[in-house]
Amino acid sequence: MARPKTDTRERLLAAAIDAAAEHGFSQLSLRQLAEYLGTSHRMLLFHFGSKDALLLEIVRAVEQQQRHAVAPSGAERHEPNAGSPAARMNEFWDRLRDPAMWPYERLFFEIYVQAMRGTEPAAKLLDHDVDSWVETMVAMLTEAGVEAAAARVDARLMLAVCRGLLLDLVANGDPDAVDSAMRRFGSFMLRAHPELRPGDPGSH
Amino acid sequence: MARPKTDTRERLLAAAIDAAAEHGFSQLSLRQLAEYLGTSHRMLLFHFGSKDALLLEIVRAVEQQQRHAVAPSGAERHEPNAGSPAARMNEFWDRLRDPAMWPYERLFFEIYVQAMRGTEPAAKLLDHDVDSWVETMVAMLTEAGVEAAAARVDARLMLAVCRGLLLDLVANGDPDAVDSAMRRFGSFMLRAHPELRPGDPGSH
DNA sequence: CGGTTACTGTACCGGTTGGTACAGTAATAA
DNA sequence: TTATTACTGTACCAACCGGTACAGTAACCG
Repeated sequence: MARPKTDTRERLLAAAIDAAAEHGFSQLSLRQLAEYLGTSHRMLLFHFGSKDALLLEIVRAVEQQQRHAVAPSGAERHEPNAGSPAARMNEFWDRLRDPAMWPYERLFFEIYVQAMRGTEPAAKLLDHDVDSWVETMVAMLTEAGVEAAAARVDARLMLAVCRGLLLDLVANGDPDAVDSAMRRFGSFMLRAHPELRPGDPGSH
Repeated sequence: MARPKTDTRERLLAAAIDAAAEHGFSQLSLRQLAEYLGTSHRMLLFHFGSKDALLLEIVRAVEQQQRHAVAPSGAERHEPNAGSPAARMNEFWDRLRDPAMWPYERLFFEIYVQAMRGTEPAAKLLDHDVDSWVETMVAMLTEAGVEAAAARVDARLMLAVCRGLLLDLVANGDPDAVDSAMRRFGSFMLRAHPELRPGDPGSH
């Protein structure tokens, strides 16, 4: 081996992620991307093999990085009761609604649209991502004493609300209206599950 | 004038709508579209002027046709109490979740993604569409006696839930899970607004 | 009948796409 | 030093893109 080998590759990937998040994903050509990155499209093809391979790698990296940035505290470390469920849910939403996250969320909605059209890798990746978030939410709810089947329904509803409101937020950007709608949903959840109320340690 | 003039134009538009809904919107080329329609891309350019003009016309037609197909009964005719609000909401959701509507809903999510990226016509069109649906929902709620400001928040939340669950539905298609989540949200709404309960004529 | 108008097919334009051939360049291994 | 390996730039490819030029063709008007 002559050069450090994977050094520039990872640098290219990191830059490509930001460029894709900012300028869009599916409409992006290798040449445009290379221009943002200050190289030629030949480099991208050499390091990643093909455009599809590069896009797949971008998406996987973003998924991983998003999950880490936005996960409710303690969720991935299996720490029980790292804050009340309601507090953890608030924290989750606070991270999601951060405008710094918008480019990456826009990217995920692009993947949704691609999955809708039957693109296999996008659909697989999305299913895995959704299932994984459902599991995280279900764990949070059951841990607080919610019955398993009900927790699954509520988790799906919570994620749908987040998705729907996020779509409002990143598409037309009226943060106040979106926030009040989310607070409204939070009050619905607390009314249905008094055991989730902040300060209530749960009943199990 | 020699030929009927607008006859083939409308036939082309109708076929183009279906093709766009089925095969996707932004990734579609005039030549592919023309092939689905059995003509040449030259015809589309002649009748609609440019690709952008055609897409705009498709989207506007779909918006109009969707609003008509899916609107809660009596909403556009200003008939008060055409069924209880809860019943009208159920009817609304039943029409939305019809698989026959999926292609057109997929098309709308594509427009969302395009609006996210700052495409001017898509953003304008989407804002108008969202505002219009919010107005419809607000009217339904205030008519049943819900206070105006609260109705606006709830309407936005209801639409976000529909959007989020529809996205689940059209992207991975687990109708049972989505339905039970929607029923769950319906029970939240009824708990918060007892005046919306079916058979309750409202308090105004 | 001829002329005008409405439409349609063919063939083409310049530009961009993802991908490739090939000739470098430079650092390491021998 | 020489050979090998890792990487990069230039120049190109066929395919496709939206759009246009132009020559039809067929129905109506006079």
